[in-house]
Amino acid sequence: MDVTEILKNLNESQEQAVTSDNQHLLVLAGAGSGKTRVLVHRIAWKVQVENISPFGILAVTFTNKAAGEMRDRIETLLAQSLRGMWVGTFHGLAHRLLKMHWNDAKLPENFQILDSDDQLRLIKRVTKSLDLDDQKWPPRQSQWWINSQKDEGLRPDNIREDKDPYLSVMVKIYRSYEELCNRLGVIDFAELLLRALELWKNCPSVLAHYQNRFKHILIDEFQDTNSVQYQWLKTLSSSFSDVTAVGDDDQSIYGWRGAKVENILSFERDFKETKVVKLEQNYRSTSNILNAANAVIKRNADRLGKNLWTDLGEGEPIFLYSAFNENDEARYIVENLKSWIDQGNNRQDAAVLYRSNAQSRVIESALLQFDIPYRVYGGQRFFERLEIKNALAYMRLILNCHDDVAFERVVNIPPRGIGERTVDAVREHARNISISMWSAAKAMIVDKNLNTRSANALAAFLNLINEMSNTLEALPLSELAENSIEMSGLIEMHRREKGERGQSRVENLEELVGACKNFTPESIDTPVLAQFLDQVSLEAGERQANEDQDAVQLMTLHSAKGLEFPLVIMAGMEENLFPHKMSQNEPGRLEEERRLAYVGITRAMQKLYFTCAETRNLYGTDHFNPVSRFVRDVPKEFMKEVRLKNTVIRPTSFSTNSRISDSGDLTGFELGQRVGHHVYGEGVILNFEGNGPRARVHVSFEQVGTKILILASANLQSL
DNA sequence: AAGGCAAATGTTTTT
DNA sequence: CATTTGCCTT
Repeated sequence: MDVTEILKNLNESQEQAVTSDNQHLLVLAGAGSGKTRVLVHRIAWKVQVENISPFGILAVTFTNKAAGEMRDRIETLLAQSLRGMWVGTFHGLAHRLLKMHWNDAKLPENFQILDSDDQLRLIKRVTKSLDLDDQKWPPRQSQWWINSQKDEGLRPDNIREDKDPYLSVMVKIYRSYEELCNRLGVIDFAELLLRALELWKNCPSVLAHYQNRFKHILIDEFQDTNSVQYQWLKTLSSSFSDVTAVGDDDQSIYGWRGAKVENILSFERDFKETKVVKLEQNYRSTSNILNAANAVIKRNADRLGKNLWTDLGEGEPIFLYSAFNENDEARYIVENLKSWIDQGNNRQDAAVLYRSNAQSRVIESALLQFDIPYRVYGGQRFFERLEIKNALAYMRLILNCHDDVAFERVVNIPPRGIGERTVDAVREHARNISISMWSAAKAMIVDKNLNTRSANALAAFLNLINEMSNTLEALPLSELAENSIEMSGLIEMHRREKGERGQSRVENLEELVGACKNFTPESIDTPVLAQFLDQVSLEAGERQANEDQDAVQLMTLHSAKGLEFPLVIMAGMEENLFPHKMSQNEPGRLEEERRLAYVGITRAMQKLYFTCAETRNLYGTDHFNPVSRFVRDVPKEFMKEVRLKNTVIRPTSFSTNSRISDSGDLTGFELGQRVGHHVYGEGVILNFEGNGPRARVHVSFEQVGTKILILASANLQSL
């Protein structure tokens, strides 16, 4: 056997991890230390050197994308196909299990997956049916609470209400929601995991089968596992299986959604004979960037402790620009992106990272103005869009007209005269005699217990679905989709919608047809339509399809995890924004914000910018936030503060309807002029605002930064 | 039942 | 500021 290829270009600790023959292995991999590489090579090592069949290997990742990449990389390395090896996300694997053992899991054979949107819809209904005021019991909050319980593995019966009125209402909602899901034959994402765990706990024979099969288990991003996932792992692994867990406690940023960093600590305790390997050499960033990252993360108390180092050299300092407002910040960002591109670099090698999605808007308009192509990641995903979900609901009804969730969604879309009252009546009837809404509607029309208008409208809908089923079911997937959006009237509805919005919805529907064309079914014994709908609910898909165009990347710090870019700009480095003000009061959450900063900084390979705005208009009001503590934690020696040059007039806004007034003419001062102030010292005039006695002036002072002063009372001296 | 206007309401996100 | 929700009218 040829091991040289597998061990080539691995450093000492990487090689240790790849070849370790301890039963269990915990790899603590710092940012950019080659963690995926180790995982890929370890699997290759097991297959090629230890002669383990891919059939006995289970690899778990956090995103579908990561799963695909891992399989590709191993197959390339080994130059062989790995059919039989299970690679996927926890949710994907759980789904696969439940599909195979639906009967043991007490599920209907064709159970559907609810996305969080559908889930919220059902919880709203539950809240209403329990006669609870949805102002006092916001469905969003109930949804969050229920999911947290499920992430902890808790059913309503496991929760001790202890006369706590809040808890007892929550448990009541949880219980009714569970009943509703069971009745509809649907399960949400958290349920997927919990059911899969319970399947194993309740069916020893099923568990034994998988314990026997998967004797080699590997898990990526271990710091992001929640309680149920950890229990799942513990249940699956038996005394004769080996487990490899890879993670970085400093990059745990999903605590707010149930992830437990402590799982890393528990691992050594629960899995005996664990070898721990630390990967501390970083191959990604210059030492200035890495030192900055280390300085920031050092201030966290609960760390396993790692010391990342690099031999890539010092590189450039980190640039800090304190902008006057968010428009000036955007302008500075775009100028620097432009010069990066003008120097011959790829646009896609530059990324702008921010704490919250709302920040992208200003940066986007600046990029548009300067004609720089960009791509925004995150936000709403393709298969979660309203128009797409409607189209999918029609396709679901073609496959199975008893799908109540789909039925309710589109029964009156486009509007066809079936209002809330009619739907209520149908739902009530369906519930009373335990049949689907489809059957209930049919029965009610025949029995004539509806007014003529509603009955006719409802009959028209039933006929439409029948006709669609008859004419479309046998067609290839893409034609089925194309005809569905046509026959249902969805595309016509959006064509008539005025404005850009309608147009983009039409385009999205057309893109759905394209997505259907590209879909490759996995098995031959399930209908292609069913496979497509299942896949779509498990991976919502990317926002835009034009992946190939070279574009600057915009995303939140969260979605940047796992990625790297030669140039990174971290925007909005201000207190209250980052760390977010919601996290300021709890030490635990503040530590998570700090880890988020660490993740952001360690994305950068060569060049890193911090930008902040002294005035930020958010939701229509001005905020004056001090610079983020994470910036202040970086020692000055690694940073270079960019100051305004007094010879250059900085426009404070890039937009055409700029409010730079000409009041300067009347005041004896002009933009860019050097002035002196008795308290703040010397500075440069950036902008005038307003007229008359209320006229204000924005001055960037060398010592204290930008201040907004009332011109009449500031008593500025021209210099 | 549907469309229009005022009021409310804004972290992070994968599955 | 911008978008979504809810109430009100036709």
